[in-house]
Amino acid sequence: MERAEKSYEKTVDHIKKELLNGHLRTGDRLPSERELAEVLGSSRNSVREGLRVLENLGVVTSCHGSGNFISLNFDETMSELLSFMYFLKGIREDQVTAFRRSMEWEAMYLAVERITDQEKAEMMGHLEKLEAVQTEDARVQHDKAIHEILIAASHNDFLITNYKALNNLMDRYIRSMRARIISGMNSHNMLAKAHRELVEGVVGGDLEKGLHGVLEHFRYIEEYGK
Amino acid sequence: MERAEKSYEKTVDHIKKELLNGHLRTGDRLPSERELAEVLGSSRNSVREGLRVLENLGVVTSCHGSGNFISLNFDETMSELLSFMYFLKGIREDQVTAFRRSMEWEAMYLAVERITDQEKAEMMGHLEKLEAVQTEDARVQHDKAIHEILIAASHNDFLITNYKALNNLMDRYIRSMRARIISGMNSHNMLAKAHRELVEGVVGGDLEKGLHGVLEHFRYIEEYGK
DNA sequence: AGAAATTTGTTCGTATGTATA
DNA sequence: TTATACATACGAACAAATTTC
Repeated sequence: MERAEKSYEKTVDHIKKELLNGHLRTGDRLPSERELAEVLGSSRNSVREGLRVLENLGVVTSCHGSGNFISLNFDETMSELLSFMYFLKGIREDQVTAFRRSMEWEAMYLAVERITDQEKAEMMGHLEKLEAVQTEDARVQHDKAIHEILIAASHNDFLITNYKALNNLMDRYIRSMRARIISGMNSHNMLAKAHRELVEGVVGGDLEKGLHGVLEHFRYIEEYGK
Repeated sequence: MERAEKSYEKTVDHIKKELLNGHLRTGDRLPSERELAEVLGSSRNSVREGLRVLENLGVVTSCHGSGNFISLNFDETMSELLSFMYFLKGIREDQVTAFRRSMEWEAMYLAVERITDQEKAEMMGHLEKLEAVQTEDARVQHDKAIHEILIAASHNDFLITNYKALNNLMDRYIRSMRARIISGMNSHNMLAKAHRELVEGVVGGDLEKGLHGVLEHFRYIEEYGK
């Protein structure tokens, strides 16, 4: 027995369809809620429930007094949703590390070919600061920036979005993880060395070196980041 | 100027908090909508908008006449949402391929150590059928199964969830992609060879062989799958 | 088995704040 | 400033499904 479609789903499906077939695009204004209700044969409240779902997905933005608009700005909502779901599923840090490694490994391949001069400069800047600064907070910040630029330089949307979600997850729910990792930079110079290899590899177009840096970086985390 | 919190967000935030602090768990029943409205100081309609959002995320299930329950079954909803968002962001097939490769490469490392006997048997079964069957549909099916088992055998939730989303995306929005790839198995035996290497590698505990299979598999896609 | 109570599904009406011309 | 269109929010009502007694 197929479950009957709820009324609010008519709105969600309708807007989705209009997006898929290209009738609606970013910035477009939707018909008013009353109008949608009439067209879809449901009440205004049901339409509103559907619009709230789409708003929460980052597909629609509601402006009080003005109307509902297609926004398509899921980059933030997506990483928030992903990280929240991952949290509820139960996070295991070794799984986070493995997923990160898979993305950075691939990103290294892509970034070596695609990285821009500006990205190179920023990356080198953060590397030098990472090695110079003394506070743990500052180290965390520059460490994070280096890895983000590596991913960004891959210019692959899947990697970028998922890495953002992972960052969101770590910042929000397992904040200690990053600090625990970076705190080892004092006692072991293995992590510092890995970062330098990683950066010099991608900046200098030396794939082997870059990959080795990534590998060493995560080998360190798995050994000492517990 | 900070935008004021909308009324329905009170419900979403409230339930989220109750999940984070452990007061609510899978299967628990929420207070009735009227009760929630009273507690949160909002109307039943606003509460319902919030519940619809959570339902769409796979966090809550509403049962007519019975109540609202915590479900936490996002595995399906998540891959649907992800694939929809990816679609709206605009899909580039080379990016899909790169993301797949990054996950399968990592999965090979993990699966070689963790794959179960049952997974081994299933994988071998699909490989033999992949090489035996003649119709393109059947080939697509067994090809898909092999890669799914590889990912599942990694026992990494991040890889599993994201791979499901990618599958959803390919099935729904770029159906031709998979067929285009697999259709080359007739003219080139490179793809068939890659599959055999991949499977024999992970089943036989030969990491090098498995990785080489993955590499060749995606090298084929990038060269001929256009 | 059946009636009553509870709960969600859905709709309508109304008041209010906001944006736009 | 005024008028109109619109979203925001609340309350009430009834239908439909479920649970309880």
